[in-house]
Amino acid sequence: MPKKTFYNLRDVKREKIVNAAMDEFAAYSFNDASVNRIIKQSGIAVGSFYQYFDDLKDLYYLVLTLAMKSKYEHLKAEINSLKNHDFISTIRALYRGGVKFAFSDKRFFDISNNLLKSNDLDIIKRLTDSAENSEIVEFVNNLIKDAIDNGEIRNDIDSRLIVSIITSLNTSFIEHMLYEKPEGLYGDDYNMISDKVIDLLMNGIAIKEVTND
Amino acid sequence: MPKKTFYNLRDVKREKIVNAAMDEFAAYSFNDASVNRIIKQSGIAVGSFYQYFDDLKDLYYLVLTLAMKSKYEHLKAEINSLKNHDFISTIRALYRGGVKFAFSDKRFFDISNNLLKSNDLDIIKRLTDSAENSEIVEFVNNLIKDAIDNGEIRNDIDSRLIVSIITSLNTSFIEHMLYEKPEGLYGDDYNMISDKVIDLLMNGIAIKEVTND
Amino acid sequence: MPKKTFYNLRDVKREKIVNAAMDEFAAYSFNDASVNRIIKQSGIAVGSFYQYFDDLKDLYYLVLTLAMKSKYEHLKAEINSLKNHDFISTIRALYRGGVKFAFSDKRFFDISNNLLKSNDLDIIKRLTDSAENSEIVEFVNNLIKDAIDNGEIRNDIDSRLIVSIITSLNTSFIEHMLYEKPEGLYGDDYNMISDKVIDLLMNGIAIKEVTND
Amino acid sequence: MPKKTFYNLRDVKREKIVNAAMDEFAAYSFNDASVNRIIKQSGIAVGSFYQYFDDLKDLYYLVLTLAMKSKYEHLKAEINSLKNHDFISTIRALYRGGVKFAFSDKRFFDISNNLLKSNDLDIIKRLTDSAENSEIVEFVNNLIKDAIDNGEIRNDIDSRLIVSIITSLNTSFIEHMLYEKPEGLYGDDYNMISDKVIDLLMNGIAIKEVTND
DNA sequence: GATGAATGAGCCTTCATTCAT
DNA sequence: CATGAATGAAGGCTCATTCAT
Repeated sequence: MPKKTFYNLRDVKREKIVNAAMDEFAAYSFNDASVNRIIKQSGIAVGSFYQYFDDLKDLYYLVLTLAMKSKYEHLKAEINSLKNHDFISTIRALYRGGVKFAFSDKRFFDISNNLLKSNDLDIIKRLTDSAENSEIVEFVNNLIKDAIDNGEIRNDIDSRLIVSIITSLNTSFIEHMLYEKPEGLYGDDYNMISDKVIDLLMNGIAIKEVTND
Repeated sequence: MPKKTFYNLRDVKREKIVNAAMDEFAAYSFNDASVNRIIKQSGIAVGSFYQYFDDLKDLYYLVLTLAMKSKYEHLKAEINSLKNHDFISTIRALYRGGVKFAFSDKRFFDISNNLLKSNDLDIIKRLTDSAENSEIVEFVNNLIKDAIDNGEIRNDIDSRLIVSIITSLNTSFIEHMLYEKPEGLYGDDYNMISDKVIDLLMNGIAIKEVTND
Repeated sequence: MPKKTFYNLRDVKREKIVNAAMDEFAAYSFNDASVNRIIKQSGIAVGSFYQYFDDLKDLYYLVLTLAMKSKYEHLKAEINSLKNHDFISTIRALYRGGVKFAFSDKRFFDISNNLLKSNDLDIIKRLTDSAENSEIVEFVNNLIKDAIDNGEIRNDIDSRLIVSIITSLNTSFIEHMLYEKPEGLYGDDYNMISDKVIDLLMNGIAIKEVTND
Repeated sequence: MPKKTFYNLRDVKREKIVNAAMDEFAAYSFNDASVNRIIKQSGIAVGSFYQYFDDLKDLYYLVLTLAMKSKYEHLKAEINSLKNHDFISTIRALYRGGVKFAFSDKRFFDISNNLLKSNDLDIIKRLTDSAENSEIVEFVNNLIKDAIDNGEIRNDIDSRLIVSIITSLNTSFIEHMLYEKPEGLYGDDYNMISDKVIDLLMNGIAIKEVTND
């Protein structure tokens, strides 16, 4: 947790530091990130850094928390705008939220990916235990459980595996989109994309024999 | 490329070094890996290390090559045992090979994952250009292309995205299995698992309404 | 070029470092000089060294520059105090300046000698290109050219060889004097010495038969 | 002193080692010379090296001794061929011998120069004390002493300084010649050169006013 | 006498972190 | 709250030398 000196700083300065940290953690894993580069980019003195933070992990945790909060808000916003709360609509909203989050600041996407690589269980545990994350996890778990109960999705697959598949499918898609549309997405793109992912998730890649529907 | 001196070593010693290196590269990305830890674990002197290898990358490349060769052989074995070479059978064989590879030595799985994170283009290029890898990549690309042409799988999805989905689905699954069955898999487990993944990949997670087939 | 941090240091400390470096480069060629010895002698931490300098060459260049500036000033002072600018007077002034320079700090003499041995073309080029050096070189070249044109010195010897002879004669003399008078020279010694060298240079070691002049 | 194992070797091998060592010590000062390069170039094993020599200095000393012996023989040959033993003739013979020595194998020249740079007093003392060197030194000292006594050369200069000047003049000249005639010298060149150096040494670079001789 | 694997002191350099001002 | 000099553990790597075969 950043020290109170950090929160006493002028907004501009605080943001400059966070900004430099985001650049750093998007470009480097935690282990490879460098205090020096961060202070250089944010124009503060080494000593100041340690007056704001206990150490680099302190700042790292802050950035991850920001990322998580942003993601949480994107997801929340999509869920809240839903009329139907059936499985498909909800999961589509989650996807849409995820894509919007990634495109809101591509560094967030890289930071998350770098986190997954890091094996820092300490950090991961702290994030996992956070209120926002717990809420989302519980929400998704319930969503899947209900969908299974309601016969909307298959019950022959471990629900943890389903979560994992949903997540990695999402990641593959976002990576693909960031590569295809580096300049950013517009309005309906988000719906189109989430529709496609849902389609794949639900129906797979096989062509179904045309039945008399 | 390790130096001649490395191949002159007694098998036991050589294996001890490779073993230590696999532990290291499974636990740390290339950038975070440490020559010191490796020599300590394998009980050799610093000087010896540099008499065997040009530098750490030299050893890293060796380990990656071993991993790749092992994977290649697992995949090849499965493909060769196939009777039908239709898309589903083939991709199932690939999945089965992948799972067997990961369970043959879990460190291989971690090493591969760490490689993907590292952005060492030099190493990635060398591996990408290797004969084995090129063969697999071409094989999979042709497989998908043919499947699309034959109407076996959807043509509304970029084929690069399909490869990415197939891969990440595989990774999710293996991670899941390593977590569920840390003690290892047995005989039919492999078939069961690959059947399930294929099913998911092809048909998705939705329950299909029963049609009058 | 030393970093800003080096120039921020207290004079005492800065001088202590330069002093240690001069001892080192007087005793060892650049290739054999050791960062460790220098920091030990100047009582700073390893880390500090690299906060002051990019590397050892950085400090080496500083020391050489100091030596060269000192030499330049000694030569300049002698030249400026000249009334007659004929060849003999001028070259005598140069000799005198050179001897004064060597006796101002004997380490300078060793440092220069060590430089000549080193084949570090990078450093040599940087020094050669410096304003002070270029000025001296051009000055001496013109001096010799004019002396040849004016019939003051022989024209049957390559002028590059003359420069080389003048230089090595000077070096021999200084070495001899440093050996003979390690405690240092006084006032008129400098004139006496330079007169002798000039005499030797101009007239050689033979005794001339007395002619009826 | 090389061990007797070294002298037990076949001539070809022994010469190959000496040859590699000469290359090395011509290219690098003793401190920068590398056992590794020498064994690589001479195609022997590391272990063998230490079976022939105590250490690198041992080999270095051997090479220097060879160089000195060669120089001694060149000088001796010239002296022996003299008819007149007056100062000028003798010193000219010495110069001629020195030039012939340098051109007999340019590496000898480089090796000598590298030695001067090295501050290894141990080695220098051993060489200085050697029979050959003592003989030459004594010979030259007597030569000068006699010349002074006979009124052939000036008595107002320390005789050690004269030796030093003779030597450095010789070095300058040889360097100049190696630069001007890298392809080697022929027959009369040696006489012409030594005449010029003698002229310079005896009469200096000044043009003498024409007297009525 | 030949071989080359083994060794470890020692070199240069980086970096997070501390601390006095 | 700001500053940046000071620190030293740790990392990668080289090299002469030893020693078992």
